[in-house]
Amino acid sequence: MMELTRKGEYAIRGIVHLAQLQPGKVALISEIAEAVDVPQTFLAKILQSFAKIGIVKSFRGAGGGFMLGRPAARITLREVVEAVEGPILPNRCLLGAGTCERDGTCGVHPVWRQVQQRVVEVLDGVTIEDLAARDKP
Amino acid sequence: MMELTRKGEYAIRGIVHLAQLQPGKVALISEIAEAVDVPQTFLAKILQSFAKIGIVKSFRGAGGGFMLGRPAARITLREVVEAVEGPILPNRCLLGAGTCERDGTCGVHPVWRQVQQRVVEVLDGVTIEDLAARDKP
DNA sequence: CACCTAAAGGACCATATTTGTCTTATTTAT
DNA sequence: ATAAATAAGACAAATATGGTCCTTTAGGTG
Repeated sequence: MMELTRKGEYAIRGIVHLAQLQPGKVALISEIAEAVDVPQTFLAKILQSFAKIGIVKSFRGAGGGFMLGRPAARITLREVVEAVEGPILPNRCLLGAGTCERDGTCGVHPVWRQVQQRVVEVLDGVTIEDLAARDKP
Repeated sequence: MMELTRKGEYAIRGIVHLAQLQPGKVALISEIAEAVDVPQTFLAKILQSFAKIGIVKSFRGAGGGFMLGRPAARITLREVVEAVEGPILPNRCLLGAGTCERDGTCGVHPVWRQVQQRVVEVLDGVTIEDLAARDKP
């Protein structure tokens, strides 16, 4: 239960790799994909979605590629995970009221809310810089 | 991310319903399914899997049905969830060493381990009795 | 301008998982 | 015996996952 998908794994590998490059360096998707061992076109989609929310910057054309959108210390693991896997919601019921017909009477809701909080706490507490540092040789 | 499946939802609804019956009462799958609004054959599978691990007891033949396998206060939400959704493992890497080729060097592992611990803590702290009580009118 | 490079976007597809159903045993009470 | 139930297993539709491939757009360079 609660497994990260490949997409999530790939996303983390990719952005951590970016964080390990010299600051300001622009990396080709082909280089990144090879370095972190992820199918290139798939990783491209992931990084494109990162670009949309600003955690990476992308440059088209000759000399283009990807780099971090802000310092690795200010990108949390939570942002990365939620960007590709969607918000952390252990149960559909946590969505806006009314989604769950059994709302109000359902005693399980507070439990999922607590689970959500704990997970978010952990993931908010870890930055890509942390991970990049730990992963270094 | 980390959503419970229908199966998980159904499982909780079903066992909480059992916990709300008078102790010792044997309920038909048809009754339970209607009461908790779950497809009967699907719920049957779920309760059968519960019977295998002992958290419910089943009786075949005339006068048969289902009841809790032990007091609701001694069945945790974690047991129920893990029974249907599998163990709580946010990342495949938490499986036995060697599953992840990047083992040892991967700095993300400790994070997932922490997430796992937090979630398990919460789910271990809630019993079916708690839920049954909260759900009562 | 022409051309090359590289990301962006969209359509598509194979596989796996989820969410069931249906049929055929087995078991048990009467 | 027979009827009442669960158990077990095969099957199927719908959805999600994990990609591929092709075309478009943007940016450098001679």
